Amino acid sequence: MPPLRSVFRIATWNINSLRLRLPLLERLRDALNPDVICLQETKVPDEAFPELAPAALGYGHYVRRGMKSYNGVAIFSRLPLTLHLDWPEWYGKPDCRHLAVTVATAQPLTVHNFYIPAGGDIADPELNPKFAHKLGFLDEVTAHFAALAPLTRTLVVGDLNIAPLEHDVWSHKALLNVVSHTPVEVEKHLAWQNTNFIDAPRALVPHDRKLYSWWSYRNNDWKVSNRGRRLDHVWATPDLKPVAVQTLEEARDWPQSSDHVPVCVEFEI
DNA sequence: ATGGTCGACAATCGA
Repeated sequence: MPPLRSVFRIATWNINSLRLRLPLLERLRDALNPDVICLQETKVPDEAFPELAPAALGYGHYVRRGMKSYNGVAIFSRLPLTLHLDWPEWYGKPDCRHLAVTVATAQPLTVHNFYIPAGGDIADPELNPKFAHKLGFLDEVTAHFAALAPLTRTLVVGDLNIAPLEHDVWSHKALLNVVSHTPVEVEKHLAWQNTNFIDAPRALVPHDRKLYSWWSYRNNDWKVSNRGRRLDHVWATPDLKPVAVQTLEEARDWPQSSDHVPVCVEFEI
């Protein structure tokens, strides 16, 4: 008898205001049919969270962690979730940038949903405290994951705000000193990834093919200029096999779209 | 080289 395999689909999306874009989650569900949806930049404090929305979409289980105006993460799931309470406040800030859960698949999975600090405009931690925050956050997370390595049956997803590979940006040369693609960020990003994770979309899409998940609002026509970056990621430990990836580019043209589009990966677990 | 547009929330701040 071959081993029993089941399929699990996970989507990550920086929704840039959950309350404003709640109707778009229905489109996401219909287009991608994920078992779990990880959201970033929900921008809703917990006391104002739309508590009925996840079940109305078909996701009977959820966790959320939000604050006023900024940041905020949430996980919607068709399967029961157990929230992990043993993770620190990264960089000493109660910033609502991380949730970790166990998903009650036949063999349980761990899912981490991260919203990494964007890092401001100046790629110098001495001059720019936001960049120092980003680098420090990455160092702390990496040390934590390294201490637990090698993890198994674990996914790390979210808006990591770094485009690590040459073809994760529209111009490697033009963006070398632009926050999100600088060598120091890429090095830290890969050091974290190398604590035992596979970059799942890139396991399925050749490295010389452009792959983006974000297009700035500041371009007249995102599709024509196509100055994208791959900031949104799905990592998996090697015991979870990615079999399909979908970047929902059409979502960038949805009414009142986010500047990020959903990324969905199907795994054999 | 610069400025361009969003969202939250009520003047800017963060992206």
